[in-house]
Amino acid sequence: MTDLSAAGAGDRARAVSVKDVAAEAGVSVGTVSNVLNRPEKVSTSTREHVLAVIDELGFVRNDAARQLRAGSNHAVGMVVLDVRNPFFTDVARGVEERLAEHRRPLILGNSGQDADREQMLLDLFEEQRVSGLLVSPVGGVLPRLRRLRDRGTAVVAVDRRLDSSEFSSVAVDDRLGGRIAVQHLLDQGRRRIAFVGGPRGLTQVEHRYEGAAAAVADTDGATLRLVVTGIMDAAAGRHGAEDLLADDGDRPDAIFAANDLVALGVLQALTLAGVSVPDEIAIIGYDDIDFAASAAIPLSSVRQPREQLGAVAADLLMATIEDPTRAAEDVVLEPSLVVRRSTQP
Amino acid sequence: MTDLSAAGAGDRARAVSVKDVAAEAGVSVGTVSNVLNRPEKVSTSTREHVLAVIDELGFVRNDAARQLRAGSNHAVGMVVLDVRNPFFTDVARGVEERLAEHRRPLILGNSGQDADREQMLLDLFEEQRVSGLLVSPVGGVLPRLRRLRDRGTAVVAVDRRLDSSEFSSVAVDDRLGGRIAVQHLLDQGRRRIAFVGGPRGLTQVEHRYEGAAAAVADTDGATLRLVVTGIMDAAAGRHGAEDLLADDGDRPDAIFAANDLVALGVLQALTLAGVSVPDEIAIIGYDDIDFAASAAIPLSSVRQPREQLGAVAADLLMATIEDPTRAAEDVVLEPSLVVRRSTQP
DNA sequence: CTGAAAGCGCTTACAG
DNA sequence: CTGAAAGCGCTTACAG
Repeated sequence: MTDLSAAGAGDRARAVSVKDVAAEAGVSVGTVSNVLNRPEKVSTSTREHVLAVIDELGFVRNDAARQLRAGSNHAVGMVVLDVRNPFFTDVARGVEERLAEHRRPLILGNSGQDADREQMLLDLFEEQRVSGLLVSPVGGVLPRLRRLRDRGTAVVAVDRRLDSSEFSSVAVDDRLGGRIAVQHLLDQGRRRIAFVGGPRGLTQVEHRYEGAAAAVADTDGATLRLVVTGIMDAAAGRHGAEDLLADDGDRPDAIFAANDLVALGVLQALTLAGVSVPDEIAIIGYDDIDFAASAAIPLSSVRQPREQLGAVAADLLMATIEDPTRAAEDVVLEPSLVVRRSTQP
Repeated sequence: MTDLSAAGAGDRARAVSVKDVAAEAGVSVGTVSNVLNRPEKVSTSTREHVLAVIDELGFVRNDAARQLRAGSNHAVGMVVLDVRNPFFTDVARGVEERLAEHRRPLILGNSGQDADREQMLLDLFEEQRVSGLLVSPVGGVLPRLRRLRDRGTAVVAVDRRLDSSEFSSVAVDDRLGGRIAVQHLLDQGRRRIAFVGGPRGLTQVEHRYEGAAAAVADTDGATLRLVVTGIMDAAAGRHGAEDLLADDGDRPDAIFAANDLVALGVLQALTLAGVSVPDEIAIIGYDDIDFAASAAIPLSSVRQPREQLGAVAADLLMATIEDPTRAAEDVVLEPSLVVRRSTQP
């Protein structure tokens, strides 16, 4: 139609810019920008004409340029502990859905519970000047988060609170969750409890352990044994269970796995070793991921309201983006017990 | 140390820019940029001094500005069919790991098998001028992908090939996979096969069905029945199985579920209805996600080499980014049969 | 309602 | 080896 299109397919044409649109439409670039950003400022006829040209030329706004002027990216970054764990992807989906209502894209990064990868992702998000950041911190990132905040990025901690009252957080009460899980095992008459989870230093896990210990302390004759794992996946559960079985002087009669992936691994190892679940050893997991219900022996678990966790996190983040001076707030959600066959014949 | 730092914590300070670094270090902004991008062009002493200042001031490069000059983002975008399906997150992890070797971040978007959301994500990635894009297309996005390519974005299709030889792709042979699955059921003596999957139009699923139909056509007395679902999750499987059971005139003796999530749902519904698996009805799934092995009845499945799928996709993408004129290439990987208890007593 | 101009924070030839 | 200057593609007051 115009000479511009002669550059056409084949050779990697320079992208169409506002300038091209303006030239073709016979208006100034400012007007093109206004059509895009404040359409009410432009007369109907100009607007429609410009829109038609945009469509004809296949113009797509360059977000980098826009951001550079606007000062910040409208995307939100999220650092997730483990993308392969359905619990986290469910939380992320809760976030994503809420953010979609504000037309803000979510950029997901996976720390894999590794402090170095977490750093790299924070670098990336800082370079990108994301407007908001959701983290489940692994390493000591407080100074880092402060710098991000000072630079104008809203920060909200997900799934644990920070050791500081400067940032909002949403978390589930893990001490209560740990207590609920073990209290249930004790109520079933179990006394020799083993806790399988890790790694050491991961707050969520430590709290679950503390809750477990509190429940055990309240019960005569009950004992709690700790098996520390690395990243909590099924393999960690298998190894943990094998360790417990190898040492057969004092076999537990119940295992509390710090998440469902570990519980599933424990279940596999016990089944393979011919140990009957729950008769000889009961198992309870944590998170209540969808797969818990369809496990070989349906798994009892402590349910975390994961979609709600995501939604509340997104809400807090949006509120902080809109008002950076907003007071920090720690939201604590409650876990609940889900009983299935792995703890109850 | 300098007056700049007086702006300090508390008020949202303007971000430290190259200009600030240059001023503090007593060099020009060009030199600061060179320290960052071509350190070999700068003398050791200047470099070290500038680096020290960068550290002291907490300078972090603004990626938007950098991108604007460079013309494209070094990040890679990926549109995934369903983040809640472990198959896709495993593929994504394969991609992520390979990309990490090139220090390129992966931005994940979730289409949820919805053509509109797919469009939105492509808009986003186009605005961001990502250097590469990995898609498992849902809608008719060919013109869109062409435009992205003409704009300089490398595009590779994942998990299916495009109806065009212009773009590279990596996929697993789904016809073969469908055939393998159903041939296995036939070999076990099953004859009344039901296929549960969907939605209609999703290439992967159609191919699996075609493979299934081919196997059935080769066998005397075998029949194949189709139950179409929407998004393939456990709920879809439950509903599909309920439909099959309701119509008890002609109950199948085997079900081929087009993915493991659906298979797990089918298994739940059958168990709930008191149907014995595999005696009365055998079940085989597709993907061989980790959870297949730990299901209530361990699930037979067709294994797709998912990490390899991700790695090959990342390699093709990197090659295309480095050489945009590179000829398109369709890589086809082979699926394999994994037999467990759900098809074999 | 529309246009001309400045400027966001970088990188990149080009001189020196 | 270093500096001065142009320019990437937008948005945003400011005039008119």
